Amino acid sequence: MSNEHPTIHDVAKLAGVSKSLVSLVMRGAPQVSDARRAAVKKAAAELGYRPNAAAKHLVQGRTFVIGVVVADLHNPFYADMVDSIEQAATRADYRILIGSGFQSPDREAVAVDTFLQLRVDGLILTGSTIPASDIEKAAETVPVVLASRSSTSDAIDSVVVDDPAGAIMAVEHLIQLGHRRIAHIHGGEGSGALARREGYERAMAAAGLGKHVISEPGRHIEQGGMDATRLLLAGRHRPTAIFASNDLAAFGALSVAKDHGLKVPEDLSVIGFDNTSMSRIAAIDLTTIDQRGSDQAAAAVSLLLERLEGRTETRRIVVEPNLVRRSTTAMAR
Amino acid sequence: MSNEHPTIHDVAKLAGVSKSLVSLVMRGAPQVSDARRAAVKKAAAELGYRPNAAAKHLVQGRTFVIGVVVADLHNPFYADMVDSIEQAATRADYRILIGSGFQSPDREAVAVDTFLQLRVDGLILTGSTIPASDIEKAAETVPVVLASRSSTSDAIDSVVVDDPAGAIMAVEHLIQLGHRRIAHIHGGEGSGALARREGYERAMAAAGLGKHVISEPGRHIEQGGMDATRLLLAGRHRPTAIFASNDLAAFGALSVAKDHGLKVPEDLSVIGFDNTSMSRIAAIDLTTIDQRGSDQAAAAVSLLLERLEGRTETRRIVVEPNLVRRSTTAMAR
DNA sequence: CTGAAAGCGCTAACAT
DNA sequence: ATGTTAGCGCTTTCAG
Repeated sequence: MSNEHPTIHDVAKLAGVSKSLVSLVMRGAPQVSDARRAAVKKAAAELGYRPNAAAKHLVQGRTFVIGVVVADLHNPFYADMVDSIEQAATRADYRILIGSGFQSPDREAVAVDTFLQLRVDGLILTGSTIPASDIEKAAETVPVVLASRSSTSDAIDSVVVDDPAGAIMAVEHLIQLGHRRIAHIHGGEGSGALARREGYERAMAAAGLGKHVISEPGRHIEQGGMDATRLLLAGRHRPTAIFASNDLAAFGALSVAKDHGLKVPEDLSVIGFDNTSMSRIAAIDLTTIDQRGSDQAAAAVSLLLERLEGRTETRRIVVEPNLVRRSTTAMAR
Repeated sequence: MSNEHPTIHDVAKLAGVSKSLVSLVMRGAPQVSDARRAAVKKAAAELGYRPNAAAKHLVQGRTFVIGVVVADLHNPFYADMVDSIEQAATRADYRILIGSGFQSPDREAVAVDTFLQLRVDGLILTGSTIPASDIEKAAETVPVVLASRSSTSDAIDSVVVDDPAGAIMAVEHLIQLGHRRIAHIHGGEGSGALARREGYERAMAAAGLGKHVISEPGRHIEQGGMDATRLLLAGRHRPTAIFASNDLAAFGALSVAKDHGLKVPEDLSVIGFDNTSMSRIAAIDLTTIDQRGSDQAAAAVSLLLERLEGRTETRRIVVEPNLVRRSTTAMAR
């Protein structure tokens, strides 16, 4: 336990060679004699030497790390995304570092700033909630890809699900099951929330159900879903179905329905949005819109790598959502 | 969108001052005339200048960042911990960076290595699964605190819940409810898993229930909990209660119980371990052992800060668990 | 194959 | 109050 990091110089001294030779060995250069190579490796291991990434970066101008910022660590959807991002990045010999927005734009901005100061080679923002202007500023100095959030600037790459289509899909599913009083729990400023809400309203209007449109804010978190559901169930025209803007809010809705003695799906249908791994399992088994997080993640990494290789035109990828029927939706009665 | 990061030199030139004056201003030194300060700030903003953390680190020998490695991003327990860690670290003017083990010791080792190369000022490992020797090696170069994993080396600080006590608490709760065929879903190599399993066996033996001891592996993930539960329910002596080594595995158990048409808690009681935020809500409402993750997190940061201030003796903190009764356990019948 | 030297962006004495 | 300089740990020419 100490704080003295061995340097390349220490290794050189112990191995009885020059600094540059150590550098050569560490980077796996071929033109080094086996004897020397072994001596250097041994000395390095003995000292617990690890190259200082900062010094290396300073001279190379690259870090080989990609910063991944997630809006909210508690949302399993982002955990799914990060998993896929890590796999794709590793394949391309990049390492990833994770920053969290902790459900707060301010704290997310701190995470972005930290990465910028570290001079990561690229940034992937998943479900970002910070202002577009901040993102554009960041993008002036490093390639930025938005995942699961559409880009407002035409200089920034993005990959998103078709949010309106997903929302319409959800509402039409409910309508087909005979529901008419379909309420929405919206995600406020959350990623994709506005587009989903508009999709909901559009689908309702198209089915002549405009007068049943009602939304409560769920903030894309469980607690928000609970609060919204309480309000909706207390209203005069209790809905028979709820479309939540994301799975987390849908989990909250399920929870409150249970507290109220309502059975799902018999008394109340609930559909979410995300298809988090969590929705499939546990006692939940939530019907939801799959926004194909891992496809989005892989695409985001590809976009970033292309930028790193020199692409200059902006690319946007839109992924088609899928309805995943599970056991929280059923015929209205 | 480019890759040219402005340097302190660029700012100095634009503002018409020297490099050091810019440095002074960036660090908020007081003895700078207002006019120059304003000129520098303006130039910096114009260029979108951000100090290069690597260069700063190189000369200061510190990074003011704490690396936080979590065993598994999907486990909401770790999300809870990271939240608390971030708050405590921010109060002390440290930033945190997050690395994930992605449920794999090898990938966790990569995360640790990345942080070591970055020369983070300290490392907090939550629920770590890498070999103790790797941790000890890391601890030779940087202060390391283990959270939610007990330290095997007496040079490394740690904070853990009293796992055996928690397990005994869980089993005794079930016994008091009249259960006798109490099965366990163990966590294998997972953090705390061994101690919890031993606690289970000890409590069973103490109650004269040694012959009913049976465990299946759940790997501390939902899928594992599902697999284990299927095996347990298929056995000749179907248990009336299950004690899972963590909440995630318990969620899996709940899910399978439902698939089998068993009602919880009427037909089967389930108790978890962690008290993740997830367990409280959703349609789950899991009875569980609270291992007070946020207390552990705050303590871990304190331990780290103390090390950073120079403490040399090792400290271990053990947190007492609490039983949280919710609706997945009931009288045996 | 090996070593010396320059320089990446910054801070921290030290001058002025 | 402001400018100059050395040097953090590393890679990368360039000479031996």
